[in-house]
Amino acid sequence: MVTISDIAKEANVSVGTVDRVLHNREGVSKKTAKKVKAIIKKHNFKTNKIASSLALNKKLKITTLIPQSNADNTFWKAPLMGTQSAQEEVEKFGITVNNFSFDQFDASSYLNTFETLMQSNPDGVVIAPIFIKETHQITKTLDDNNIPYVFINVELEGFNNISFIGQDAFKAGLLAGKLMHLCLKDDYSILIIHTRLNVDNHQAISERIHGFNDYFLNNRLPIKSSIANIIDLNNTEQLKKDLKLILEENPSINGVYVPSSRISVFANCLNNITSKELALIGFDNTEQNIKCLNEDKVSFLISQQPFIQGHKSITLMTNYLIEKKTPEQKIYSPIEILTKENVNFS
Amino acid sequence: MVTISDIAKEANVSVGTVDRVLHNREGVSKKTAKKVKAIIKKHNFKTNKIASSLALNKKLKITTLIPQSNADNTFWKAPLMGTQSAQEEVEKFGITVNNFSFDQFDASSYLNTFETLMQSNPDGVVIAPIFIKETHQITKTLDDNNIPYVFINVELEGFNNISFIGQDAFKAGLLAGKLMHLCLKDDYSILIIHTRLNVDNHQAISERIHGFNDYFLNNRLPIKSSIANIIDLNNTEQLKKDLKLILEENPSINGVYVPSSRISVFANCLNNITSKELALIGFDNTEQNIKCLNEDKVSFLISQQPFIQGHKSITLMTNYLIEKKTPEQKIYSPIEILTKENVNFS
DNA sequence: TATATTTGCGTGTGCGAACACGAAAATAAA
DNA sequence: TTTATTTTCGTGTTCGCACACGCAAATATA
Repeated sequence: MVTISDIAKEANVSVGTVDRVLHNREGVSKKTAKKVKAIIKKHNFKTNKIASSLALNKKLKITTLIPQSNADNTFWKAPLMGTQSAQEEVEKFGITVNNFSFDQFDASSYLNTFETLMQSNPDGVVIAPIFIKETHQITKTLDDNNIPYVFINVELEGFNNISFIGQDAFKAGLLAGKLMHLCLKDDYSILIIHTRLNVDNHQAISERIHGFNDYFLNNRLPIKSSIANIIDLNNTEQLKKDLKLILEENPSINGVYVPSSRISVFANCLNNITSKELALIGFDNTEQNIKCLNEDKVSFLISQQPFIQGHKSITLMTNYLIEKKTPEQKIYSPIEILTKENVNFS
Repeated sequence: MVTISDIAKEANVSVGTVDRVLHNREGVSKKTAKKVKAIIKKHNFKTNKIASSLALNKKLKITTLIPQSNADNTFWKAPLMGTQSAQEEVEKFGITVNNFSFDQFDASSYLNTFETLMQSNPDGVVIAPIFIKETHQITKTLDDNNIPYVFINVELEGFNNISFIGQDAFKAGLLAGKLMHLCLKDDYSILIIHTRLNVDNHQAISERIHGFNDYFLNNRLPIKSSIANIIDLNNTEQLKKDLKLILEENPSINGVYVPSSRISVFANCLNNITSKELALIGFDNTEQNIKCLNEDKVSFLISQQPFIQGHKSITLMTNYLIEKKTPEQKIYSPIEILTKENVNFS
C-alpha cells in the first residue's frame, strides 16, 4: 500500500508538504504542489481513512429525536435499536450517538425535547418529524446553526434535510391492495380503519389508503370499501361495540385494512366479536402485530425494516460528517411482506 | 472512549500488561491478570479495531469460490457483488478479498479453481459447495492447512465450516405453498417443474418441494400436484413442445411451481403456448425473473437476499480472522416475498 | 546593505494498539 | 548470603495520518 511518506520520498519533499497538498492547505508553492499532485495521481493514492480517523481523534456527536415506544405501541423500538447498533460501529470513528425521545402525541414534548437536545451541541441530528408545524420551528434553529439533519420514517417536503429514510407509503398501499385482493378474490368488501390517534405520520397513512384504492382502480376493479374513524384505541369495550355495530350494518365486509401500525388492537377485538373469516392486513412488525400473524388473526403485515432505517440514519450521517459525502435525497426502504410463514426469518 | 491506557492507569499497571491480558499472552501474574480483567469487564472495554489493525499492519486474505454467472443464469452475480461491497468496508482492516469463480456445471472446474485459489495462500475461504464429493476433498485440504471456511447458499452437513449463510429451503417451500394456495384458492392443480440442470443446490430444491407439499398437508388440503422433469433448458422449441404436451394432458393445471432460479425460462415459454391464466411461483431475484414479475408472467418470487449473503460472508470471516469471533453455525437469510408491487424497492 | 516580513517546508508529537526488548522483582540454586 | 534463573512488568517503537510549531529561504521595506 502506498503511504504518504512513499509519496513524499518520490517527490523529494516531506510528509508535511504532501499532507498540505492533500488537504488543499496553503503554504505550498505552485510548483511543488503540482509535482506532488502528479505523483499522487500516478499511484492513485488515497489516504487511509482508518489511520486518518485515528489521527483526527475528533469527537462528533449525532443526536436522534424520535418518539418513545411504550407498551401499547412498540413501533419506535426498532428504529431506536437500529441507531444503537449503528452506534457501536461508528464509535470507532469518534462518533457518539445520543438518543432523545418524545411523546408522539404531544407536540410540546417534541419541542421541549428538541431544546434539551440542542443543549448537547450536536453535530448532526436524526429526526422523526411527526409534527409539521413544530418541525418548521426546529429546522429553522438547525439551519441557523448549520447543523445537518435527516428525516426518518416521516416524509415531509420543503425542508433542508440532507436525506429522507423511509418507505414509499403510496407503493406500500398499492401492495396492500394487491394482497387484499388476493386474499378475497373478486368477492370483496373492505373496511378501512382510520384511527385519529395516529397523529404521527398521518401523511403516510393517507398515502397508504390512496395507494390501496389505486390498486383497484389500476386493475379496473370496483372499489368496495368503507372508512371507519376510530378515536379511542384504549377503551377495548367501546371499541368492540363500535366494531360490532359496523359489521352488523355492513354484513358483506370480509376484509379489514388498517393503514397504521395498530392492527393488533383491531385483530384482537374482532376475534372476540365475530366468528367470520376476515382478511386483515396492516403495517409494521411490532411484537403485538407479529403475535397476531402467528395466531392467524392477521393475514399480512407490510413492514419497512425500521431497524435498518435507524441503523442507516446513523451511518449516513456519519459519512456526511466525516467524509462530507452527500447522501441520496430519498432512501426508500424495501416494502417487506410478512406472513406467518416467513415472519420468523426477518 | 475507554482506551488501553485508561485501563492501565486504573489498574496501576502499564499498557503492556493490559495488552498481555487482552491477548492471553503469558508473563502476567494471576493476581494482576485478575485485577485487570475485572476493570476491563467493568468498563466493557473493547480494543479499538481501527488502531489495532493499524498497529498489526498485517494483510489477511479472504478468497471466495463461487460459480460464475452467465447470461442464462445471473443468480450468482448478486452474491459476488455482495462480497465486493463488503470488501470496500473491510479493506480498512487490512483485509483483501479475491474472487475465484468456477463453472457450476463442471465439477472439475470446481476442483481446479480451488487449486489455483490455494496458491494465493488465503487466510479464509468462502465457498458455495455445489458438488458434495469434491467438497469433501476441498475441505480436507483446508482443514489440513488450518484455513477456516464458510459455506454460502448451499447447506451441507458434516463439515467443519465455521458457518453456513443461506436460506431455510424447507420454510421457503412452505411459504411458496401458501402463496400458491392464495393465488388459486381451493381450485388448484399444480405442476412442479424439476430441472436436472440444477445440479447445484439440489438439496435445497428438494427441500423447497418438500416444504411446498407440507403446506398443503399441514392445512389438511389435498395435494394436487404433478412433477415434470426437464433436462434441457436451452432448447426453447423443444421446451415449448414438452410444456404444451403436459398442459394438454393435464388440462386442470392452473399453477406452476419452479423450485429453482430458472422460472423465467418457463414463464416465457408458457406465455407463448397458452392463453390460460396460470399462477407461476419461483425463486430468486435474477434480472430475468424480475422482468417476468414486472410483465405479470410470474406472480411471486421468493428471494433470499443473495447480495446480503455475499456481504455477510465476508464480514463474518473478517470478524473471525481479526477478532477470533466464532459466528453462529447457521445464519438464515430472510425469506423475502417479491411481487410486482414491491420488487423495485428490494 | 541591513532589517523586517512573508512564504515554503521539515520536524515532532499524538491518536490507540501490538509487540519486542530489557529491567526489576521474585524465586531458586549455590 | 550470594549468585543464577525465572517471573513479572514497564518502556519504546511502529503502523499511516493530521496538525502545530518553528526554522530557513525568499521577498519586501528601510
